[in-house]
Amino acid sequence: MNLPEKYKKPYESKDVESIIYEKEMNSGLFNPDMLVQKFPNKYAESATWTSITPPPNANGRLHAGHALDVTLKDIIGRFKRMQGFQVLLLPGSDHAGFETQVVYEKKLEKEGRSRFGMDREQLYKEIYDFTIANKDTVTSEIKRIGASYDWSRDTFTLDEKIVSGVKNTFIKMHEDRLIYRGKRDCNWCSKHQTSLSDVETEKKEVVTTFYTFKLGDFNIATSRPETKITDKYVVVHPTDARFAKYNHGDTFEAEWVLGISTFTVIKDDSIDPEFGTGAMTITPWHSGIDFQIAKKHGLDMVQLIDDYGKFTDLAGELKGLKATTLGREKVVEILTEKGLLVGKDEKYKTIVPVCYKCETPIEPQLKDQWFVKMESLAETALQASQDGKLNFISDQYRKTYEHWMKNPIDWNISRQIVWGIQIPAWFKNKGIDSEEFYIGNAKPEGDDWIQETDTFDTWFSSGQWPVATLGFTDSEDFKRFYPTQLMETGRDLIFKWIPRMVIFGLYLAREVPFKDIYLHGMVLDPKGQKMSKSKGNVMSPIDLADEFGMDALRMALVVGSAPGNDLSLTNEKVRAYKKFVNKLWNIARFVLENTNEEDDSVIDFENVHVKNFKKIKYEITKNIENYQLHLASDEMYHYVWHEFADTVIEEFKKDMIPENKKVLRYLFKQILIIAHPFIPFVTEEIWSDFEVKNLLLVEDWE
RNA sequence: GCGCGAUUAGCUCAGUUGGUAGAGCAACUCAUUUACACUGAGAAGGUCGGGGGUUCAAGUCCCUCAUCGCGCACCA
Repeated sequence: MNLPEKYKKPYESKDVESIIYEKEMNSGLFNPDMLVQKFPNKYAESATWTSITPPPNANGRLHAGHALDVTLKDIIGRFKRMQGFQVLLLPGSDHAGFETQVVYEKKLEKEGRSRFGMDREQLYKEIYDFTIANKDTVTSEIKRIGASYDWSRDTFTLDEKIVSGVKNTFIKMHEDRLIYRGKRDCNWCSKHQTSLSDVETEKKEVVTTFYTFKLGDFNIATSRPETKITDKYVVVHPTDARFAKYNHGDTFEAEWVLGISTFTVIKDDSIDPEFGTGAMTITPWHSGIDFQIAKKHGLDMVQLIDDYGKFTDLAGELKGLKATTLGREKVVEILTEKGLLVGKDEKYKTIVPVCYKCETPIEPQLKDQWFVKMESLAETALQASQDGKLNFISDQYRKTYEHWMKNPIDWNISRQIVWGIQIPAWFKNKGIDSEEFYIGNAKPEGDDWIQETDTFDTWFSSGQWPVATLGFTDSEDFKRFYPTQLMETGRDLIFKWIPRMVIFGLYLAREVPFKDIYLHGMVLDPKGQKMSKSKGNVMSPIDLADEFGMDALRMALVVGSAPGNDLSLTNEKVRAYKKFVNKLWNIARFVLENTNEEDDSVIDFENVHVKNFKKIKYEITKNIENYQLHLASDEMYHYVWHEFADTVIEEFKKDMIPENKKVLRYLFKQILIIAHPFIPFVTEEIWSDFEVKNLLLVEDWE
């Protein structure tokens, strides 16, 4: 028995992990082409099995959620590869437009600089260098988790071919009349100076004062007095008897913020007579619903609040005041002095949309922006779900998905930031406010065209990810790997990402981009709270792996966490699986000490322990195939520890006859196989002491 | 306001077509150098949030209530 020296002490993950990963990666077998080339018997005729990995933002370090994400995908990928599929786990990174720019702006702020006033090219270059540097960090951290990704196909959203493909999609959509440019209300963040899509805003409950002011014969209730300065329409419900003396279009004069103004009465059934006073004035430029009413009746719209949240010239002497703070106070003061304040409720609860990054309240603004018409696209995406083409691993998310598809809101895809893919549009003469534009990759003939400065919403490019990373619809990879099998990502992306990918997949390739959708929960801290830098409760997967080993962390993330449910991560849990990994190590020592290669011969498959194992293996196989990894990992754990170690070994120990040695060796090698997807490092390391021919990575999972 | 999820052992959570409750951690007793103390053996711990219903049988299906969490929603 030449027991290798390393087994004389407990398992040391840090001595092993990077070496094993290098060994596996350098084998080339993460690449499905190499699987076919090196093991034609096993792979040449087999089906492909593909999962596109979510592009982690190339703007920071990995967090525990990423570790879960990578672990789940890698477990299934390794399992499928062992089973004999041509597995492609396709990595990529996202430039994460707005996200990254926000991070970079914070960095600039710390350095006492600002993006505003910076040269466009200079800013872009700085963020580019910053992102590339971070991308390398992120990639190396993903590798530490053990991700068996095909790095030869690694893709970045700003790679030349992705950029041109994304632009072509936009051009094609424009030709198909799915793109329009228009002055429409949009979500404006006055801090970041850009518009945002609906999914980039969050709702926040605030307690504020709800004022009622007298306006002529009407009482007007509002929580935003500052927007009322330039209002000149009073809207009531057509059948509201209280206002019967006024007809639609009647005018009257009344004292208001800036003196006596003329008001017009508008009757519209979108008004709820029960709410407030049943009458309201509208501010079309700064409110979505008011905009709809104004548009419907062809009313005037004016900009009272500028892009920085301050009053424009229209506010007269109040010009330049911050609207939501000093401006509001001033307006209330003026109306109160005039005796027009008739009531106020200081405990009024309301929901305001805020920027999801900085929590600055969104100030709706009318802006010329690029929009995608969502109705027909959403309809096909809804149909796909209803036809059962999408398999949500936890079905609760199907409802959410379908709800979103049933209520599509046109998608604002233009961002006023430099970090991203510049929209391929050109304006004539007057600059970017020009009505006349051309869409195409090249500048049109003539000198007087200037290019649009806005960039695409980052989800416009990452939404095309399954198609784009495979090289778009004409490429060989696309034909070979599309549609993919599994989309596994965080449940928080059910709106931002999943629907876009389905829509683009159907639009560009006429087929859903993936069949199974596995949405994992969020990784929470030991108290069950969301991890965040500001709370200081972030648990780094790398730090945890340094302390307990990556195999232990992988187990801790998987065991007992059902698909779609959040899990809270504790050091104790990771430590428990470190013990498990070490247990396996000790079992290996025992097997190596008591058996040798000569025992690798035919065994009696009627042996009670072998039959029992078959049963367990069948269960584990079934559970992985159904994405029930939390069950499969638990079964594996219990088999190894409480069946194999506690029962089989204890029994054989008493009577180490040749037949038992054979069974022992056989079962242990089988254990390495079933454990490998979950704990690849330690199993691969032990495997090399049993079987030097091939990596465990491609061993048969029968 | 609408929707979704959760409520199971002290803590964190499993429990996939309904069939007499499971794991890890913690705590308790014993074993004292065993392949492994990063160990082994054993015991303890739950009226599965409350109430009602369907069923031979309910943690599991239905109704209802409560508490917590999350998402969606342009009520001025």
